[in-house]
Amino acid sequence: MTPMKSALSLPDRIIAAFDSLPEQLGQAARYILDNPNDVALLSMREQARRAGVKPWTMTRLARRLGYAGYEDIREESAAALRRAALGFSGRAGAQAAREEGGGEDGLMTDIAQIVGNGVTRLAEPATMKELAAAAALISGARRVYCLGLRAGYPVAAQFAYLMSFLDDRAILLGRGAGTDLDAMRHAGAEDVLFAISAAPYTGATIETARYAARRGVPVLALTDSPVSPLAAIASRSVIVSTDSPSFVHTMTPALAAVEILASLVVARGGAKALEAIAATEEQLAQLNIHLYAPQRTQP
Amino acid sequence: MTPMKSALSLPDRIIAAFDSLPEQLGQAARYILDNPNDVALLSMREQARRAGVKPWTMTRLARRLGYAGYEDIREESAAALRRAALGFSGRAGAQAAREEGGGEDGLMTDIAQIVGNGVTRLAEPATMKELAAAAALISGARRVYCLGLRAGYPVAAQFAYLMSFLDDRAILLGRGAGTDLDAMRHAGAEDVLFAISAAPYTGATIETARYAARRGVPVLALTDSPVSPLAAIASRSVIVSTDSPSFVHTMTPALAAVEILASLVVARGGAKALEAIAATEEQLAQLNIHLYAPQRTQP
DNA sequence: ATTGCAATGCAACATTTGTTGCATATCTTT
DNA sequence: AAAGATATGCAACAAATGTTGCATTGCAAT
Repeated sequence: MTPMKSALSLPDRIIAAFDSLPEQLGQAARYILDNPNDVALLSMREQARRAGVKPWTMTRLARRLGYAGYEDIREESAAALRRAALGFSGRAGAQAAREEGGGEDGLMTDIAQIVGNGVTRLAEPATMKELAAAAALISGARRVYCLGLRAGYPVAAQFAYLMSFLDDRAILLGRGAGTDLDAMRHAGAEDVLFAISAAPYTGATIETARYAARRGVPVLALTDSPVSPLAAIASRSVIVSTDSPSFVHTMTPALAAVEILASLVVARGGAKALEAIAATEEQLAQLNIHLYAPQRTQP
Repeated sequence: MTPMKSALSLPDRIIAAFDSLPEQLGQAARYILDNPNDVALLSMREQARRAGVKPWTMTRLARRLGYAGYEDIREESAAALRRAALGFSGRAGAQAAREEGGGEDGLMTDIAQIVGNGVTRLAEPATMKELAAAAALISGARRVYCLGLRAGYPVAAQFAYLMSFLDDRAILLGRGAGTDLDAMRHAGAEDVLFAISAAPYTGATIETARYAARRGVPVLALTDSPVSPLAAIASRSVIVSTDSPSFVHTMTPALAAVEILASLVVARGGAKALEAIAATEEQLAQLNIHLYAPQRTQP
């Protein structure tokens, strides 16, 4: 049977050891972390191929993590997969999958399904815990600098927009011509840098986060992996999935995450926060910004 | 891609053929039916052992069911397992949180669930049809003006960003100080205005769309209702859900919709589009924009 | 500069994998 | 009962799998 020296699961072991892994082993570890399902479903050599690594590296990684060999990892992973697929009637899933087959409809269905899943997964305990911690951090901050470049920009923008209903603490970076560092000149330990980036990580985002961290500004990360360069810098990290059959990684779960985050901040703000929102909406109505006044259906 | 000779799933095929199977083949078939998970997780020989059958019987069964060999069965089963495992952890987390009752966890779970549902619902036939039509419209356009204000801005920005991988046809509006109409001065019937707005509709978006329509520019709407003021103006409308227990309507399904849209446009662009993307990524890598060069895992 | 050690590459290994061609057994039909 | 078809068993196959011992590289401490 499996040695089971400790109760640590494969991803936990990888995360724990990740920082001390050299390049090749790290690349292999990263792949496993990002594609946990493939571990039992693909041959080791195939995984090595996809991870861009030699087959032996996988065996060596397994050894380093405390297993006898990669086969042990595959067995543990298979057991986990079995458990995960328990409630699932093989028929329905397989049929659905096959019918969705190919063509435009297939692509659309695949994206909707997988991305939708990424959103739903935000309800996982570990993620919820981090979201709650993030909300606490933001709620207590004097100012919240929101930084997202390229694909992360829409997410940062949406968060800053949502926060603007409450007060003027949120500041959106990344709009000007590289003036972000200027804007952060007055940032301190009472503020927060909310940085958003997923693979392939935008260099400027990482650098800015690093700069902030060095200056003692708490960094809150929204990223795609517990071992992303952003997570390494941040004091807290919310991890979301960016998996998608599309030609780029999806930012949809990340957007959902910031919407949740904003809601949590509001919830923590209590009656006062709700008042602020009402006031903002009133104001917008008077400015004739909106065609129809917002109608609350579910408070 | 997969050949997809027929749309029948493995269990269906087995059931259909079961009565006409001889003893040994039937025993093998029975085992697969009872242990669908093991198909991809155990080697064929191991399954044969457990089923009390010789290994060749498995191959022969596969052939009889219309597959080239047992390996085909294992691959199909692996794909199904992947999907099943994806849905699991999300659902489990949700259930657990629900049992714990309300509070912050309850709010998070609710949002994740409902918003995730909104994303998944993009796969509804009616929506898919509109998405496909929208993709066709955009693919054929000379320029695509992307307009989203306030909550719609991140969505418009993301779409413009994704399109920028392909070419420079997409133009993001709403950034300047009310200069949108200026930017659209040269818009004509060969162009498209992609307008994004949900209740409460931003007045300026509607007005701009109306202006464009009057000038003969086709308007593509991404909005929350078939009877929204934007849909009334547009020649085509993609309808997404904005329902959320949050204090504002969610833009997450809308973001997913534009990601799908961009993917469809790429798909329609064929090899040429993929080349353009590759070239863009190459360019980004050379500019050192990204920390890690994008690594395609599934070509 | 040199030693030492960790990291990676390489060739080869013994196994195991899924499959095949042919022989034998079993059943069906006449 | 004979003939023909079908089902099963067997030995062997090439291909792929996970692993190993040793050589080479690269880096850090001396």
